[in-house]
Amino acid sequence: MQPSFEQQLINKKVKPTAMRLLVLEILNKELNAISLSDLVAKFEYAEKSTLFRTLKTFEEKRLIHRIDDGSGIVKYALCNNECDDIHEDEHIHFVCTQCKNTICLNEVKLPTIELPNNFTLKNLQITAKGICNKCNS
Amino acid sequence: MQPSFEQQLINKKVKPTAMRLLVLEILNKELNAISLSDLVAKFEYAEKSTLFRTLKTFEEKRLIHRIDDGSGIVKYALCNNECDDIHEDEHIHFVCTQCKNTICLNEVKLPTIELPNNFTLKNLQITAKGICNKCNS
DNA sequence: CTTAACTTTGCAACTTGGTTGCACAAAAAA
DNA sequence: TTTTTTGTGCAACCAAGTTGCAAAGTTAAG
Ligand SMILES: [Mn+2]
Ligand SMILES: [Mn+2]
Ligand SMILES: [Zn+2]
Ligand SMILES: [Zn+2]
Repeated sequence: MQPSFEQQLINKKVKPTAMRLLVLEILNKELNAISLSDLVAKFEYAEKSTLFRTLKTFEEKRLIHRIDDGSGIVKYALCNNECDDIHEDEHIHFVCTQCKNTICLNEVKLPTIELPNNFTLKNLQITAKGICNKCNS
Repeated sequence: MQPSFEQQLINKKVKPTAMRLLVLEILNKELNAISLSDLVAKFEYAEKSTLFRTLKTFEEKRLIHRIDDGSGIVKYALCNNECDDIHEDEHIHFVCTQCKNTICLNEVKLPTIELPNNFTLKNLQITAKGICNKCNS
């Protein structure tokens, strides 16, 4: 059984305010990665800056991770639970060119890349573009 | 022997104006990918919008390719010549976390990625972060 | 050569995403 | 309760990217 939203926040040492609970609820419902503006749009009346800071806090406290899918707009998605220690977000993101959704592909293994001499790799950021499973069916 | 800048433009069906020649010259000198603001900074007195449109034209006419290296700022680099037909920019980009340069790694092979069922891949965008050869030596 | 048509440039203005300062409200600590 | 810390609302700001429009420059037609 899933911990309550409140418990999720407390676990990550984030004070569970009303605002934060609402945002966490949205992020839990959401299948795809969402941007700040996406988030703002989900409220009838919302303060962009408050939501911005909420996302920032969530990221710092490792509830969510930040995704740059090449669209120029940063998106966020819930971390999978293993994220506690590493918080590396070592997985591929898929951008559907049709429905425009950005999806975390947690299952797909990251490839190994051979860099030229004297280049040291810290991390890989991979975005796959194409048609998603929903649009394909 | 390299074709002149003027010839490079004519080959790609771009009218060789003074402005465009200057920009192409800069891009040819430049080893790393540069942003619009980088480009603006290379002129003592320059119109952002003109340079913007120059880059746009160059991209459309396939003299340069656009790079999203995850910094949130789009950068541009000369296409290698094979680009004529495909213009896919199928290579990895490397971002040095120290000198902040973005480098096209034309040599490195793109890996093959296995996507989940019903996902169709159109293209992969890979950014490797770490320390570049210069900073490492 | 002269005029008309089209292209490029300069300049100002605007949009959007992201970010900050500040004052007030709310909560926690003393 | 008073003090201190934390969160929120609001306005303002910044940078990147983009556009409308008119002037300047080029090319094509008469
Ligand atoms: Mn992800
Ligand atoms: Mn490149
Ligand atoms: Zn889709
Ligand atoms: Zn470097």
